[in-house]
This record gives sequence, structure tokens and C-alpha cells, in this order.
Amino acid sequence: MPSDFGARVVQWQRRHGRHDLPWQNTRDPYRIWLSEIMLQQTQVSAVIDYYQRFLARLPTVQALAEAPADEVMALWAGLGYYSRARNLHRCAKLVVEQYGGRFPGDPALLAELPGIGRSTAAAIAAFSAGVRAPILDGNVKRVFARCFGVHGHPGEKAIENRMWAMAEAALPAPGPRQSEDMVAYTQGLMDLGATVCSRGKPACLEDAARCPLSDLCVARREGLTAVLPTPKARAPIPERSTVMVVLRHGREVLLRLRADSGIWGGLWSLPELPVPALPFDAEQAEGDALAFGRAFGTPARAAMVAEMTHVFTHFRLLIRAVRVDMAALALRDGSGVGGVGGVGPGDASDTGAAAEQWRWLSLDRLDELGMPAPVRKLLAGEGLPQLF
DNA sequence: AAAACGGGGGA
DNA sequence: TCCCCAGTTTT
Repeated sequence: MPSDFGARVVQWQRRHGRHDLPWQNTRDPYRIWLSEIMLQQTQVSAVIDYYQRFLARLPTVQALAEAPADEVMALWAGLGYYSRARNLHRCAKLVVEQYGGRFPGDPALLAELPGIGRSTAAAIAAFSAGVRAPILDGNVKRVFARCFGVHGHPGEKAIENRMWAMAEAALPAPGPRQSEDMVAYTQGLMDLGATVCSRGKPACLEDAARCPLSDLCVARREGLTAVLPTPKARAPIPERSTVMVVLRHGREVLLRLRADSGIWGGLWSLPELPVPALPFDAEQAEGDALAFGRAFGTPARAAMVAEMTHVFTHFRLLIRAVRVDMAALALRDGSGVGGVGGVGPGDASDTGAAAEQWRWLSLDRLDELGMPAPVRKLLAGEGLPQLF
């Protein structure tokens, strides 16, 4: 930790930070606390009007403590995260009861109050009493992750602990100006994260001089601003599998129109065998595919021919393909290549209203129908020379 | 559609 | 103590 880290942030804040927000330039803990709670998960621009209105109506913690819950909720309505408002009200009552209406200056005591965690407690103590305590909100985590090259999701306990240690070490040195420095430092970290070291496009990419930490910043030096902070690891997505039947007669294959809803809704796809029992049994699948083919005529042979994985956002689909070559067809619409078959296999009357739509399509005309990408790829034989 | 967010609350 | 959630905005 460079010894001048805190001083850099303090100086930057004094010259380039924000100084005229409605909750700045006061040491009234009530006003500061109210702003910090409103600013949790809510942007400055959205908070300002609510803040002014709330303060005008309930200017002190005593007034808030005595207000009916309905009024508090009405003043909060539109800000969202309403448990914040309930905690706010509870907290005001506790401050009046336990502390005679005066917020404690000790961050550890503040953090025991409802709605106030460690970071919010430190912010309140720093702004209202100049206490030398570190904040660690999302903005600060982003600044630290980049500046000090911290890999790993900041939501992980180990990473967060490291960052709290950094936050302690980064504080400006104690001194005669500590109180003013802590106000500027705390606001400076927030402003830096919100306006310069933003998530999407940090200002240093355009102009390094915009950031007082750019010459220290590991992420900037190594070109890692886009990958730090490390996003939360996604749970490994589940894998599903299916067996698709490529029923072939000459250059034509049988397609099935999928239901409008669900995966690949409304697209023409290959027929699929009922979910195979695990472990996968190729011979059984081939047998099932032959049986399926018999509904359409006389199958000559069946063979497993391809395997591919398609990745969706929420699962991976392992697609196996079994090719069935038809020696003769029983059910044809007779209109030639590409003609639309109505219903099948069997009569519409067999299956009632839920009759499925089938059709034959020439492999030379794959472009003519809306098809799931992996199915199109499969039929086009991409990377699957053994298919046809 | 997914990630982020700070604190609460349950295991 | 750890982990996950609530509830909303942003990307």
C-alpha cells in the first residue's frame, strides 16, 4: 500500500469531487445517516428529491421516531427496497430510546443499529465526526480490485476480508487535519468509483490524468480493467441430453414443428426419442429409432452418427443424432421434394387435437425453414462428415 | 438477460 | 460464522 494513497484521494476529492450534494456540508448525523440509507442501492440522482422532501417533513431523528409508519412509508414510496424504510424507522426509535436522540460516534455502535452495516457505519462516523474508519461499498471494491489487482469475486468472504484489510491500510495518515481529511477521503473514494472508475468504461482509458491512482493501478497497467473486479462465478449449468432422429429418404429428411412455447418454440426441428435411460445405450437408441422409422414406412438401417453440445444460458444440451435410412415410405403427401406433409405418423384422428406437424425437407433447402441453429448445423453436416 | 448492490436473516 | 436472499437498476 503506497503511503500516500489516502492523501491522493483527499487531494483529488478537494479539486475534482462533488461538494454540493444536499447531504454534504453538514455534520448532522441524522441528515448524513438518512442520505447513506437512501443511497444504498440507489443512485444520487434518484435520491435527491426524496431526500429533500423527507427532511422537510421529518427534520430530526425525534420527528422520525414519532412519525406513524404510514407516513414514513409514504415518504419513501418510489425509492424501492422498502425494508430500508422499515429499518430506518426502527433505527430512529432506537436512537431516541437508547441514545437520547443523539447518534453514537463509534462506528461499532452504529453498526449494531438496524439497516446500518459496517460500511455505512463508517461513512456516517467519518462524515459526521471525522472518525478514521474505512468504508467498503461496491464502488470502493471496484477501485481496490483494479488499483491493487485483486482477482476473485469481491463477494467471496476471503476476498472481502482482504479488501477490508486494504481499506484499513489505505486510510489517510492520522494527523491534525484528520477530521476534514476523513470527510474528503470517504467522499473521494465514493466519487472516484462513481464517476471515474466506473464499471463499464473507466475514465482512465480515455485520459489517465482523470484518475489520481492511474500510475499505481495494476489493472490499468496490465489492461485488466475489463476483467476486474472478477464477476461472480456462475453456478455450473446443468447438462441435458437428447437423441435426435435423422430420418432420411434420398436427399430428404423428416422435420417436426415444435410447439409455440418452450425451447425453440415454433421452429422446425428433428424428431427426438424419449429421454434415454442413463447410461446412454447406443444400441437401444438405434432400436428405438428404427421403431420410430416404422411409423413412416420401412427403415433399412439405423446408426448413431453424431454428437454435439449446444450451450444455452441456463443449461447445456448434449445432442446425439441417430440416422435412419428409409427403404420405403408409407406416408407421403406425394407432392415431391419439400412438400408439406400434414400430420403424422398416422391420421390426425388418431391423436386428436394435439396432432403434430411434420414435413419432409430436402437437404439442399435447409435455408427455407426456421430451424434451431444446432439442428441446421447438424443437417448441414458441419464437422460431421460421417452423417451423410 | 444477467450482474451488481449492502444488509438482513436463516442455517 | 457463513451463505443466500430481497428487490431494483444498470449494462
